[in-house]
Amino acid sequence: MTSPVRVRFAPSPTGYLHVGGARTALFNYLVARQSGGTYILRLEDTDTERNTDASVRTIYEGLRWIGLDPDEGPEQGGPKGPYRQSERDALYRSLADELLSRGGVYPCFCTKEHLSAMRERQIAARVTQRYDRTCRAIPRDAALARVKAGEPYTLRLNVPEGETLLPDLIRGDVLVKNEDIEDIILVRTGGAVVYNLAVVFDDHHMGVTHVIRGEDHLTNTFKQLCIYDAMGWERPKFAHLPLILAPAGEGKLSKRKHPEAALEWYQKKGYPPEALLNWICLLGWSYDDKTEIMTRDEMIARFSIERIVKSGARLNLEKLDWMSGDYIRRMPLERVVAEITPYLVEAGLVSASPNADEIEKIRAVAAAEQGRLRCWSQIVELAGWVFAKDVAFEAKAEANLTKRPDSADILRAYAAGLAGQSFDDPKVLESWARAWAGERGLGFGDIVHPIRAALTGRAQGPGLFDVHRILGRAACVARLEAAAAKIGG
RNA sequence: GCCCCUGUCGUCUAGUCCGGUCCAGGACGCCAGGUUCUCAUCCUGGAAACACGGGUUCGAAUCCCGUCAGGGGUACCA
Repeated sequence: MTSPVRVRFAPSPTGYLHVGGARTALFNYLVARQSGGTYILRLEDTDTERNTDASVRTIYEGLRWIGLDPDEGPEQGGPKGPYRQSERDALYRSLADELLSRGGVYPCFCTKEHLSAMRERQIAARVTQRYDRTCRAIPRDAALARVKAGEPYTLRLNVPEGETLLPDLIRGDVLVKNEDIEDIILVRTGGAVVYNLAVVFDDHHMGVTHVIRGEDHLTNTFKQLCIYDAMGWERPKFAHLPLILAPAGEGKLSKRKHPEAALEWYQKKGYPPEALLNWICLLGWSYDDKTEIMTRDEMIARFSIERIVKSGARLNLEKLDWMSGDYIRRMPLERVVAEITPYLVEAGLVSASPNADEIEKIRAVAAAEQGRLRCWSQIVELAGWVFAKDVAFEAKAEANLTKRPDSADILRAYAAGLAGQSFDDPKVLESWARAWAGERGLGFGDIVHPIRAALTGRAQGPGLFDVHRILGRAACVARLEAAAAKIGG
């Protein structure tokens, strides 16, 4: 309330954009929007070994897809840039010098070999694994002299005595004894800074007021707090989000085992981004005991960090399907048409630039299947029968076809009867069909099932007379006769 | 091992701060019934939870302690 809110989403570009990352971005965005603040994207790419450009692109594209483009970031720039840590090294180095002169860090001359040997000894002795602070004991002047002499060194956090309190917006007060905070390396041999130092420098220099990130950073926070204190900087507020767990079984959501961990997976399946966002929003947060469906503006108006849940959330894909289906059902037909077309094209069911005839058919299919779709890609399996040259029969449909011994005769007679009928209005067609069945002493159900099977190869689908209209007279007659021939007689 | 976080129906959650109105509410999923030419939708009903053990109290899902379980961290990764 005092200073304008500035929040940031700070992923490291080492893989795909994780759903959990998307949620973190959303929560940050929501906090910014509801207070007229600024939402920043910063790429945490200080680990040059693991970063890839492809990953940077998936982050941009993923955020764009769900409508969470940042106000300031690598692509859009801003007053506090650059927004990639790899481009901020000069700042880091001068700040690291200052940290050293303030005594916030001390030079360490231990070699990697020495360190890993120490670690192994600690593991063997079943004792806490932590740097033993050997170099902390070196007198400051002596250490500085060795640095000046060119001896390789790293800079380690000089953790003070006492304890550190983190007033977390979600978790409440978390208190840690400083002896449990390790003197971690903040500056590598050669002068490159490490994540824990870069975040603090950046968050401070970018004017970040609220650090909202995953709980996996909770322990890091104590080290970062020490740095804020050593620099004499005001600390931002922290909120650590619960983690997202795998949908079934144990463990967290890992990209290797769970494809649904990647945001891209949802995009490929064709979930509407607004539905996905609504679902993600409810992962670890709720407005009250009833609200489920929310527009983006409602989320902005209602969101509050205080109502974020503390415990980890498991992914519930069935709920996403339900929610997505609900969104799709309420969409205007034109949107459905536009969304399903690329999937039909990709499946080779319609041509890349559909002709008038195909467009007409796509519209009819969209209208007929809208109520059944949970994501756009489902259109292919749901409506494949419309575009297929030959009808492929499901087992159940085949059974419906041959339930009566005189099925073939019925289908042929029905096909013949169709000749004089108008296909424009399904209702008119239906009343004709009912009468037609009645005249032959057949129940409506006796003809509906075999006809559906003959026309679509399926046992379920849109209303039978919508099916008629979608297919058109010629295709209906052809399919009825083909089915009759297939079952013989 | 050590440090930290968490623990309400299968899942997401409301309720927990300010003990009684909670023999615990909603949603998804599931089961049954209804509507319908099938499926989907829609409507009605149902099964389903306060991790466990001790306290405190007239009274605890709510407060305290312990146990157990799950998760995170423990790198010259982020």
